[in-house]
Amino acid sequence: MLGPVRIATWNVNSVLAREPRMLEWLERVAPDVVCLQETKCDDAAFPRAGVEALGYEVAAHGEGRWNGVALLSRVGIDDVRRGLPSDPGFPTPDVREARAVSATCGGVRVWSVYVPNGREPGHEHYAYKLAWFDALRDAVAAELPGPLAVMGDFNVAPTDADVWDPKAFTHSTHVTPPERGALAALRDLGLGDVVPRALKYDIPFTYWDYRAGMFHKNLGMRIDLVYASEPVRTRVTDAWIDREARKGKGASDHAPVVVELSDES
DNA sequence: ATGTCCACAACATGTGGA
Repeated sequence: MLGPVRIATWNVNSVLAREPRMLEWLERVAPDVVCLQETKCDDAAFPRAGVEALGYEVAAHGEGRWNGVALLSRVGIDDVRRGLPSDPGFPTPDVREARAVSATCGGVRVWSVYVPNGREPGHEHYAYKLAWFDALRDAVAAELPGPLAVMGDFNVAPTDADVWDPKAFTHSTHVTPPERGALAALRDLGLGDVVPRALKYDIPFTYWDYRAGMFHKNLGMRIDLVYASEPVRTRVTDAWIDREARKGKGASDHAPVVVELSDES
């Protein structure tokens, strides 16, 4: 089977609310593999028919009201795994949220992840966020080396340049040294940040709050990331943010990140 | 002046999360 040449990640903020926009987007962009986050529906409710009609196979891992991740692939979807083996759980270890699903798609191990938000530094949700990152690192490490990409809403801005104003984040999550350290720990495994082009403005933001005209003013954050292993990175020919998908009525508050890959061999 | 959007419980509008 041929490998994927266009892979994408998109926090859709409810796959049911987003289905019309998502189907339009799949037709327009025609990605081979898509990682979805915040699907907000259980697996039985996932709107499979529309995406299957476009030629995609679906691996969903959802739970109902919150969270939820999924993979769409038209280059095969094998060895699907849901969750993380050492998931810390929240609020107690027995409660495991639907935040990770992985599969092998056309020879590439693809992860769709929705990292916990953390609420605020010092909150128990913040400790959960860091523990969840540790569990992700351990699960990914077990699958390396090899072509692999961890894609999704990491809820961390890698650098101060990845938020609209660092001063607005002085007592906030998403920018703290421990959170950025969790990204560094993934890079220490051999993964690298595939930084997309912004298409408009200089900074490749992927998320803009719905409130206060943040998108219009381009006050955003780059928190949707693609962390790829070396065999994938060497194939990257382009990466870009589809801000068109963030415009207008019925948009998610996140824009998709699209990565173009050269053909294998 | 916490601005919007989403799901849920419940059937009006409040709540929690982002």
